[in-house]
Amino acid sequence: MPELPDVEVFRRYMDETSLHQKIKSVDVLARDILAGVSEEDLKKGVEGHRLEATRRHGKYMFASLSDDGWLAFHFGMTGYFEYSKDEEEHPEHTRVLFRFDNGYRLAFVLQRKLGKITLTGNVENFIREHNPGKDALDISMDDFKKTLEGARGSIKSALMNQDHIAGIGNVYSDEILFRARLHPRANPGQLDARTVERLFKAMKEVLKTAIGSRADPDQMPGDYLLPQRGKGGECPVCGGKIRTEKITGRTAYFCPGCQK
DNA sequence: CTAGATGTTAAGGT
DNA sequence: CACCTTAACATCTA
Repeated sequence: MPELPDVEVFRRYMDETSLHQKIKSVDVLARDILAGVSEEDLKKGVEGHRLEATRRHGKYMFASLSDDGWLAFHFGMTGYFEYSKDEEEHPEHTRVLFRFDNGYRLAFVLQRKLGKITLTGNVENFIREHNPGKDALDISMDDFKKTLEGARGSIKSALMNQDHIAGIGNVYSDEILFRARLHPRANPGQLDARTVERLFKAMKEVLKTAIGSRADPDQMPGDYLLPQRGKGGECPVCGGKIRTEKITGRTAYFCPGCQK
């Protein structure tokens, strides 16, 4: 479920497994997930090089290549990495394989092909072009307040708008609003200062806690909403029934008793 | 068989 | 123009 916490976990996973080894070869199993780079240019830029360092901005992650350039990854709705011995069967829906010369390889897996791999020379430019909103873990209280003042739809859509705040998707917007005890349809422009502050703190706390739980719902605190998704679940705070509603085309989960 | 699912984006409305 | 919402994308599961 790649939102900011998931992507941060993937970034750390790459750090722990795949850095500083020579890339023997790249296998492109689905050419259509390459964005703005041909298979030939990807191979040319990557083969014989090493992954040196990683960065993340919102739901994008980047890996620098020895000598020059960066790989940019977007995980879509279903993406993840798997690192394992090269002779093992790679996961179903593997789209690109990076084979290292230590006998291991990193698989970039997407069930639905909504993710992307790109090559870019400059991460700052890439972010400016693709996702200029401030990362949700970096945004200041001032910028957060300004963003909400300028938004017109629901607070849930405002949190999910990647042009303003990068990294929050459907699942974590619900969790943030639950912890802030705010209704997903609340008007972002009409929140009083104290509510904006509560929401800001909930955003930072939820994202950090989720990363600490390795983005695994089973490891999250017992009073989190996320593990109750899709089970006809109950509110972990008041015991009421969790309601779902369509908000701007996405299913919002919330507790009508706790969130006003 | 149909609807819906964690995401982005182009196109269509205000 | 700035902003918002919808449909479409690809693939699998309930």
